[in-house]
Amino acid sequence: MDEDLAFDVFAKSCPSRSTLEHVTGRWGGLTLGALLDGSLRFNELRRRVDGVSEKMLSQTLQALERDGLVHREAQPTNPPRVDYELTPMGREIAERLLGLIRLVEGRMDEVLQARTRYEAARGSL
Amino acid sequence: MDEDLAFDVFAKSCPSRSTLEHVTGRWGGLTLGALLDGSLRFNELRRRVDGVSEKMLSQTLQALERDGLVHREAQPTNPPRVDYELTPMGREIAERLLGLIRLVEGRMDEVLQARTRYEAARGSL
DNA sequence: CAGTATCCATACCGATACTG
DNA sequence: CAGTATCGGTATGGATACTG
Repeated sequence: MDEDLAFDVFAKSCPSRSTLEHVTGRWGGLTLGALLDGSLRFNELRRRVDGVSEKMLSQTLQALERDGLVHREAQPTNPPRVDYELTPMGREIAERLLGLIRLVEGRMDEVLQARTRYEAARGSL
Repeated sequence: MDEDLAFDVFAKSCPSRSTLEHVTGRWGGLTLGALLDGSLRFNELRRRVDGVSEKMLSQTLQALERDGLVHREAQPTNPPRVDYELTPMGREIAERLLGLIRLVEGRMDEVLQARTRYEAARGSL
């Protein structure tokens, strides 16, 4: 589509594909969204993003940090304290993503109705 | 955030989370994007969304149809002809998603720089 | 607290073959 | 053409235990 718009996400080898996957992946979007309110510590984030495991949160944060969307601030105290916050670029992207999330949330009634209709039509087969 | 919202995607059990996953999933986004130009038949879509298998396209379309984002128009002819097109809600969401994709692509230089910096810092460990 | 390491179930997904 | 059914490798990701 739109060959004139440099729409290369459709290309498998494009590096933007992986970043987009980090952003829109199962935990990436929720993590970015959670950080929009301000910086959070590891376990605060874990409680906020309901259902994420330590492993997945750790992996997600590393990917986002690597892509320059999240900044990791570690203090060499004991016990350790690490704060995560969005970079300016991360904030921009998170806000865009949150817009999408809000849009989906705002239309959930409609989605739920569509599902009911779909089940009704399929259920009679 | 925004506890007054009826659907909170951050909650594990919220149905909006599954819809968001259909939209942002590996093939969901590309499928919605491909349909932004207008309705397409199954095999047209398959060629357009490069790399998708019949099975995945079928599953993706069913999920999107079930959520009311895509409309399936089947004609009982022989050979069969089925057209897929975005619903108004699907179009709204697809456009929002496209905005996100473009934003990420526009920032890829910055992302690539961040990755280089990250590798440099980690590589010395 | 903030992670890492390991094990292992299962969900995902591509290939193939088949149906209407 | 427009799918469905099945198989099997692979990646994902949860649970648990452990380290600094």
